[in-house]
Amino acid sequence: MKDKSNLYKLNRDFYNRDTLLVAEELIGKILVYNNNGYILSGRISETEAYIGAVDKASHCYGGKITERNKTLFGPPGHTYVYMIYGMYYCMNVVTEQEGFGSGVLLRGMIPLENIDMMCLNRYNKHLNEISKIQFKNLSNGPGKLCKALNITKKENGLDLIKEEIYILNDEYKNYEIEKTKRINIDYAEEAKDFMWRFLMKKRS
DNA sequence: CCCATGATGCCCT
DNA sequence: GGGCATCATGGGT
Repeated sequence: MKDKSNLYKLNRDFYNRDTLLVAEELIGKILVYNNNGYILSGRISETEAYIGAVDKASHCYGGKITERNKTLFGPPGHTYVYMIYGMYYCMNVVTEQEGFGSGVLLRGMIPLENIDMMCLNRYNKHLNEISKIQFKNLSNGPGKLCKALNITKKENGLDLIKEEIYILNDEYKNYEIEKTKRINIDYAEEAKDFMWRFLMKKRS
């Protein structure tokens, strides 16, 4: 099966690059959350890029640093977690050089390790107690992904080069990438048409 | 499959 | 005070 030598953590240089490139290349990588020794992980299947300088949908648009968005303006390779609609959390990875104000929203992952704990986080039920639909919906959305991993605002600003949360490249390549417009940003005028959403399509 | 709706609290894009 | 980088549910097609 898999050769462990082809498994390595993404480093700071990976994140310190063009946000669109990072968003595209995060597809197929493995997001790992080390929850007090319990490793929860999944393969990233959907991302969106947000670039404050040119993007009316970005929390950094306009360049003003606030209490909420300050980690997006910080150094690359950190998490940016925020609350949305009063009840869900979304997680980004911070990209490009410090002060730039950009990131990649993690919009979905395919569960890999410790799926039972993800089910408990999401539904308060074990894997063998949930329906097929619940299994399909375990982590296929930005809010669902955070709920499955139990990621909340306490995980905002964590360094992805450390051990609590990080992203692995296992050189998985059995997919193609689809690019589309981003969703649920109708207010963002011309930016709503940017093709900044990336989806993993499994190869047949 | 699609669409509409209510939930719910924080931030000011 | 307006609006939001969402989700679950329930209806119709």
